[in-house]
Amino acid sequence: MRSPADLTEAFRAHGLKVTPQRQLLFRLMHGNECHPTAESLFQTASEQMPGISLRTVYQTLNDLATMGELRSLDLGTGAVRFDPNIDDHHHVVCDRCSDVRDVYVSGSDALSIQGLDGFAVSNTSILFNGLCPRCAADSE
Amino acid sequence: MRSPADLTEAFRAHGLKVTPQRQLLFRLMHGNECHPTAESLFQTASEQMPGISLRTVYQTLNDLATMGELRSLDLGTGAVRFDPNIDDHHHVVCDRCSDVRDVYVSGSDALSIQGLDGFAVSNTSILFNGLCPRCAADSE
DNA sequence: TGCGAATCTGCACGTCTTGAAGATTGGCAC
DNA sequence: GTGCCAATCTTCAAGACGTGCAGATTCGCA
Repeated sequence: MRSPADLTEAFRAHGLKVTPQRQLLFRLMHGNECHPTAESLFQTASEQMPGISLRTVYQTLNDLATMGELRSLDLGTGAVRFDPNIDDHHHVVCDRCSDVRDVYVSGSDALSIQGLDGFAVSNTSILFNGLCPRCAADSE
Repeated sequence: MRSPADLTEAFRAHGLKVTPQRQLLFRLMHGNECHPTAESLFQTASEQMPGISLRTVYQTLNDLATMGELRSLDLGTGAVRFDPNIDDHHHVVCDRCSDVRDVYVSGSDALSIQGLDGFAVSNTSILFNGLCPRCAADSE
């Protein structure tokens, strides 16, 4: 996802308005590696801007996702998560605390795949599930 | 997933009761390659057993999943899907009609993976998204 | 055949997300 | 700087999916 300044320009260029709510969310998401949910982002945003509505958070995140500035992820943790990292990457999720981290996978061209007959595949996502270091240690 | 007859024995062996509702669901899921949701299975079951409740369908499918007789899949299509195929395999989903098919992937040992630092990975799932042959043809 | 525990049904609730309507405001024209 | 209009924000309600609960029913064993 681009910088808040770049997004401000991009929004105006598209005829979209730049509101304080949007700017705040630009800042909160830029470089964010926590893969937050709309709800958790709403919590954080509320601290800096009491009165901001959850609906606006959903709306803005979905707009950014539509514009390709961030990816929305359904990792099976109940709520959709948002990732400003739009590089080609994948994710690992802790089954206990739902912590999410980015994972980079290479060599997937060498995979041998059966069953895609006729499907026009546009996206491939690899999801790793398990326990994060902290939770793995706790469960010993 | 094992045959209805085998499941009947297995349930009794575990002290679980074998009801007509469960037996119907055993039959409907055995060899089922449609990856149905609880709701769609409920529709089918209702035809053969009017009055069966959606709650029972959820309950039974979850029990079977817990017993390892089938897998529950969150493929991002809104509702969880159930798959009696418990082989090591993956899935491709049509983004338009939500059709799901099994995909077999081999050679994943050769993948080079960065970012799993410390995670104890217990499961890896690969999800392909795109258009099924029918939808791809329709959109030309 | 009868009993007790497991199961089924029906309903309500919880979570996540979106739709709709009215109030507010950004951004351009003047 | 001022005013206008469309875009946006907030609030509320509803939709989709899944589960908890309570009472009625039924399986499976003695």
